[in-house]
Amino acid sequence: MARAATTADVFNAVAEPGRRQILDLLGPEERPVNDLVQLTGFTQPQVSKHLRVLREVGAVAVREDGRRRLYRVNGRALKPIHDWVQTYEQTWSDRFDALDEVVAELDSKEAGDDRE
Amino acid sequence: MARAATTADVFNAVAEPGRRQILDLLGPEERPVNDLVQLTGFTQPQVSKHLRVLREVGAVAVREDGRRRLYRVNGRALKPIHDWVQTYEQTWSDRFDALDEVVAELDSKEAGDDRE
DNA sequence: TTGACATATTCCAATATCGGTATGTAATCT
DNA sequence: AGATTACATACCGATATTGGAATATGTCAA
Repeated sequence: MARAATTADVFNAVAEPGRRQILDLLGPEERPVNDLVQLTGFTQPQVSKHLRVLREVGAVAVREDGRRRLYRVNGRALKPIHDWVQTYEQTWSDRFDALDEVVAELDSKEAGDDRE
Repeated sequence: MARAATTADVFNAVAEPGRRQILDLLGPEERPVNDLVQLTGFTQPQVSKHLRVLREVGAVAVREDGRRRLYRVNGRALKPIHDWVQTYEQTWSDRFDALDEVVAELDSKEAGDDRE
């Protein structure tokens, strides 16, 4: 009878726009936290917190460099998302869009059928 | 200074496991709400609420059939997710994993450089 | 050592989200 | 018409999540 925990999985980690932005900024390049603070305009603690979530789901990896921590993306953590969404890809390809229209027409023509 | 709104975008709509389950059950097939209630074990209001969120981001479409409402997936709404995550796909392919290792080695060898 | 710098963590308040129960609305059936 | 079925919405309580400010930790520099 309460809110379900979310931050523990990749889907939610990435659902936060700020965290996507951070991942995008990291891109394939390593960056220290401060870079991300500058580039995003977020406060430093906010960035650290986002990075923590991303770390916990494995979406980023850290490397220590003196007093800086260099973060970089670990894209493999995003694979589950890719795999899941890919099963729907066909439904938006143009080829299937055309098919959809045909189906829609058929549906409206036999609107009274006892399907399922 | 508060929690940010989420439910309004596809990434968040899909971040909820229950909603992914519903989308998966709908698959390419139309289904009335009650089917989803049976199949998921969720309460009927819960299913309706999830469907609402999915509707608002365009991930499902409804068709009225008497007193039933037949829902179906509109996969195209998931395209932004697909597009976003695809830019990271290379980072988990084996080919690029090998490349990553090389890069990591180079990085550690020139650890003091003034990267931006 | 003392101070500056880079990052992480803790504490706090506001609120969106989730789950549940109860109710509303509309269509079908007798 | 009344009863029943199918679904949506409203309301409520609990809590996770966000964001902010302050603080802690750790590293370098003088």
